[in-house]
Amino acid sequence: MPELPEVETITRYLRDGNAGLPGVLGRTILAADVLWERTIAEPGALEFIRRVSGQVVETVGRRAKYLVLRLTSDTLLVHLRMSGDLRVELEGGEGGAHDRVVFHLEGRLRLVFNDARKFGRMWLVNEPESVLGRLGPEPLGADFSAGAFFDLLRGHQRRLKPLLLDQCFLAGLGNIYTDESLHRAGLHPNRLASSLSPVEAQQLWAAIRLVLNEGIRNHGASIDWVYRGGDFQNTFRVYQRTGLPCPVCGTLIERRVVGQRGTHYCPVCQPEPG
DNA sequence: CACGAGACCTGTTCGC
DNA sequence: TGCGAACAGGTCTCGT
Repeated sequence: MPELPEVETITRYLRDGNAGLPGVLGRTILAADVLWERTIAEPGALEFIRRVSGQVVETVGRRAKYLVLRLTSDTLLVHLRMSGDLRVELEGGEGGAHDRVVFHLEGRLRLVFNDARKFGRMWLVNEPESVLGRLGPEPLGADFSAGAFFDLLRGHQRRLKPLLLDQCFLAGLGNIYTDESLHRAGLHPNRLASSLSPVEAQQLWAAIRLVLNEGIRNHGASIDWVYRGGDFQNTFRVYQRTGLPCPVCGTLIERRVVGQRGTHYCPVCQPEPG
């Protein structure tokens, strides 16, 4: 479930608490279990466990799709990839089927990383920029202006869909929010970035920010069996709506593969480039 | 530089 | 009913 709004939702849950359970801010990590070694990208699993134990969670934040937990002397970065989830549980209960890493916290709590597909990764590093350094701008950042976005787009001879998914270009969009943003902006996924007019770039900029903010307001999207309680899926206009009417013009939504990703669009609201 | 294929993984759903 | 194919919210590496 993890694009920017879902990661932001989890960040807030971990920071402020959720569903009657407290957050992890200020808590000491007593110990950690690594149940799937490859989840730990850096350092090795043994050193990860040794080093993380005893550190206190000083801040909980987000950069793009990464959770950023500043600890006493290191930073813990978590990327949920396709199916990862992080939640606080009471110590003592049954473990989940796909728990990969468990942090035991003071106060009889644990922070559990659950990830059915095992794509998720975490890093324990001194210098977070070594992992986050190549990311593009935050789409909801105060310094991300429509004008700056137009300038970025102008420099790329790439189709919009794969470009918006490229985290070096813009950090945080995934398949859902890209499709929804392009529909809101009335732009075909195959449009060349450099072909956008300043007005079209401004419309895409506004659509991206609107859709992401809607997603956050709805606590993210919950689809399929990877459920986390968000509601944004109920407001999808094109994503996973193949064959259903476009809510704007009534034309049936189409699906095709663009840049190896399933892509949903309205053939009338989003005219294909010639 | 831009793009496609393949890899990493497990679980669900679809079509025959 | 059963079984394989297709598909899934992500990203990396490789070859053209």
